[in-house]
Amino acid sequence: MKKSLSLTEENYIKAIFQIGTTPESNVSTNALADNLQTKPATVSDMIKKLSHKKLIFYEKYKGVTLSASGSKEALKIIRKHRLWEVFLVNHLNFKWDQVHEIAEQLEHIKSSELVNRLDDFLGNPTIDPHGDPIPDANGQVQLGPSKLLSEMTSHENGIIVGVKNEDPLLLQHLDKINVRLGLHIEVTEVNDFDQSIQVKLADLGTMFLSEKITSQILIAKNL
Amino acid sequence: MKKSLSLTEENYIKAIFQIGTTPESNVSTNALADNLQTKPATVSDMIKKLSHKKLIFYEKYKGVTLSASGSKEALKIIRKHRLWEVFLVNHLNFKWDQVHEIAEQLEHIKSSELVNRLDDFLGNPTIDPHGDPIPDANGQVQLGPSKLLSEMTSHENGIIVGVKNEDPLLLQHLDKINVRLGLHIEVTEVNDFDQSIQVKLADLGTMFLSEKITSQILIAKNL
DNA sequence: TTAAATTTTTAGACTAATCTAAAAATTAAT
DNA sequence: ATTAATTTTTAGATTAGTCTAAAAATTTAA
Repeated sequence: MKKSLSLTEENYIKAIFQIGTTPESNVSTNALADNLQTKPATVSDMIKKLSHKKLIFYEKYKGVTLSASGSKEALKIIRKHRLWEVFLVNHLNFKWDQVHEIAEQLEHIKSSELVNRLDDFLGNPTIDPHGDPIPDANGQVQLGPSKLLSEMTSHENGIIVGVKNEDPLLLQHLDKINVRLGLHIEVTEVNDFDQSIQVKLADLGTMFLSEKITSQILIAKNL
Repeated sequence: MKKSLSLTEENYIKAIFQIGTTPESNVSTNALADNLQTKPATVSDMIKKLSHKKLIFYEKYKGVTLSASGSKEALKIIRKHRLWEVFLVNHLNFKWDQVHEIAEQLEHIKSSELVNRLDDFLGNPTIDPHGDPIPDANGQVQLGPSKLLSEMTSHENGIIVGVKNEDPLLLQHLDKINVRLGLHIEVTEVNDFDQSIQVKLADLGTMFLSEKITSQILIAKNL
């Protein structure tokens, strides 16, 4: 039986998964160091180790990509993270901006039995409190394509399905201006000068959103 | 702000707490090595470290005892362990014999907010699925009702919490045979003929106690 | 297309936690 | 009360993960 990953290894695998959006994209040593709040030299060492374990593909100076088994591990961790977030919000009454840090710990608990029972307990949710999809027990993700609000043009519309990152300050701001997941949104105007956007939201009427915000909001046609 | 304990440190503190029933009892290096599945040399080093951090009291060759802050930490960990066990059994339908290993991991999750919300979610239980008491947020333990040692049967165990009356002769006798409050006690055999009982006491090994004595000693469920 | 800037890797060192083997201290026994 | 057995500690090494400083490789730009 193959030994399970260390906490550190899991965090690297997860970071590689999250930085590399598509299967093709490479992830640089510096990007990883940045993401994991560590130093490039450290990352360089760990890359060798993970590569040796066949969890990632690696070419000197060329960056890394997850192997099949690496992706599988990443999806397991992400599944756990997002299921625990659902638990924290839906059952322990945490706010959506309070759960990320706790889930960062809970995602490392080892027990597939636990994860699957938790999944059932929660009613097999398909998205987490931030609108991100939850991989199923086989690592399969189901969700239609989404795009950034900042990429939309006038008169385009859709449903707010997620935020790109979980920065608590962003989440709190969205709360304050009543921007919520699931809301229908329509772009009424795009200002070329600063890329700010005017939108019409379900009941809330029109409002302006800066590029800093629109570049973090994910829109899809449906759930 | 004082840095939080490492996983290893937490496990040592917990083991010390669980081996040493009363504030008076010492815990030997070997006992700890045994309990933690490690080597005495390792324990010896860690004892120095924890002692330096004022979490335990330590005298060379004399064993260790938890300090006030050490006990506080231990109770926090035990509280988490037992609350998670309640969650696993009551809400995820685990059997009571399946939850210990998972709780061993969950007990190290750092977030008092999480623990307290979990406590509320579970309905502020006072005992875990194995009947062990759950310390409250202040580390206070609600000790279950005590019963007479003479009412116990084989393999039952608990802690000596009191004597029924204060007959000086009884107390002196108990002193002489080293039976003290706080000691962990386990019934190994009950003799139907005269109701005398054979018990195993924390460090003192086994001894026989007559009905005259057992009918005076109060036992409660252990910590 | 060389020089400059950047990225990545190597080299060497550090800390925490662990081990084995051996020495030292304590306790038990003859 | 010495000797024997046990317990505990020291000494020295090992592994995982990390760091800084410097070297090497690559990319960018003049």
